[in-house]
Amino acid sequence: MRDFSKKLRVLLIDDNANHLRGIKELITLESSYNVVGTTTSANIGINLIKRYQPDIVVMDINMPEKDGLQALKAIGKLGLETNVVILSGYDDSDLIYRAMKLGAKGYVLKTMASMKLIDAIEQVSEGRIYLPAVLSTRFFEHFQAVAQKEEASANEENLLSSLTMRENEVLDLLTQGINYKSIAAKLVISETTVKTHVNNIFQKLQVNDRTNAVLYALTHGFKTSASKSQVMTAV
Amino acid sequence: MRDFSKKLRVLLIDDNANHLRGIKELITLESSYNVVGTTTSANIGINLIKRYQPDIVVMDINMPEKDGLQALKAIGKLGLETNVVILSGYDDSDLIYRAMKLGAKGYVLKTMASMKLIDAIEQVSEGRIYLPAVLSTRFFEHFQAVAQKEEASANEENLLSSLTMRENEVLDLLTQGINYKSIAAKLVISETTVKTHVNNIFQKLQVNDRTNAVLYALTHGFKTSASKSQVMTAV
DNA sequence: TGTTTTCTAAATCATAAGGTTTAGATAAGT
DNA sequence: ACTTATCTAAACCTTATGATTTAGAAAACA
Repeated sequence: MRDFSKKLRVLLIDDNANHLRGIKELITLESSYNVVGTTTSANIGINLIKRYQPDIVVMDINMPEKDGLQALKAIGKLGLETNVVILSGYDDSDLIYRAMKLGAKGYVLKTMASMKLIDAIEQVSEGRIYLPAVLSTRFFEHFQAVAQKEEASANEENLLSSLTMRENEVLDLLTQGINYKSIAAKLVISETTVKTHVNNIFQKLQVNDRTNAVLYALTHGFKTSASKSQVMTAV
Repeated sequence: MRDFSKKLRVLLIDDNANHLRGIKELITLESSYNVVGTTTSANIGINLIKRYQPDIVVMDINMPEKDGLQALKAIGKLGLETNVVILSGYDDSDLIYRAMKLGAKGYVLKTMASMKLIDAIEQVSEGRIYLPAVLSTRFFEHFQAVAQKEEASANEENLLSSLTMRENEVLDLLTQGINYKSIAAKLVISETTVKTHVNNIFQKLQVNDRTNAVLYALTHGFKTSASKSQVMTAV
């Protein structure tokens, strides 16, 4: 939670020096904020973040030198508690999705009223997420589109369904990179039996070596015993 | 977009018959909705959806027979334009995340004012997403937590960084399940050279067969040439 | 009862894959 | 000039893997 007794330390990164000045003035008007630094360079910005460890970073996502997504990634790697509010001229759903995925806590369009930026900073500093309604709709559409693709490839008429229980167990072990001898030991059956199962698996999956069997399994939503039990406990 | 000249066809699924009656009355009060069916069984519900193809399904996510997530999945597989509004007593972030991932368009807590349900149906039927502010915050937290885990495992100090350019190319082909002979052909080098590279890869990745090399690559964020070019064009 | 499926297992064979060493040619860096 | 890294390649050997056939036992099914 935010400590209201202290001023929030804010760092600004925008390659456009004019915008930078404008934003700084806007934020400085609010007595509860303290702009600890401004820079037009993403790389310098990252160093400033390391040095000053601000509470909030307001950053343009569209910069030439290092794009905002890369900068976000770099900031994430610092492992600080700094929250980032993205400032952007774009409203592309993929960009929003990727920014949120990389840990951005707020997203403000440059076309929006400037007071909205203060709103966003306020929200984000209190640990909440700030996304204008338009953008959150876009975000969800994109999120669901991505999820749908994953589902589709997992549900695709797949050869995996033709495997027997035992073959599933064997394939599971194959996807862990285990060899015949160890599989036999784990399942307490002979090595030749394992070979028989594996060959049957190959035929059913229409491949002719382990690597391709494993690749098929992984790209067609094969549920390993580990992930199965995970689902069981989660539900 | 919604056609205002027609009544919206709504189907209700809730294992609690009392809730079901309550919701039906609430919705029927609105003259623009037409409740085409109600059922306490998820399985029957799915059949009703197939038969009546409603515009909106309002479904409880917490049902004994078939849980709401499974039902959502089944509805998704029907490939209809039906939009689902989830009704729930829970506010668990993982549940919201998974429901949204499976294509739910709205999420209403049972504790919320009943008029909110009408709001949600209205929003969703117009193609938007409905998530109360509390839940969208939870959703984003969960979303970012999941994304962070992915990032973490991809950024983990990994052995992949020690590979040379050529070794990367070879590993890329290995992850496509290609054998020595074909790799040699693709790279226009001899098979023995490929073997040399592969052996060097094994040592660097600390594995001793292709399957484990491929598994290591896939689970440690190895970028294939395909995904690399994708990133290039996307940025 | 007869049929099919699944799991088990062995035998045999061919070859792909893995391990190790040695070495020449370049290119890059000190 | 010297060293190091990288890419290339061959020879040699061992073993793991894959392909195919045959077959017994148990369970499921018609």
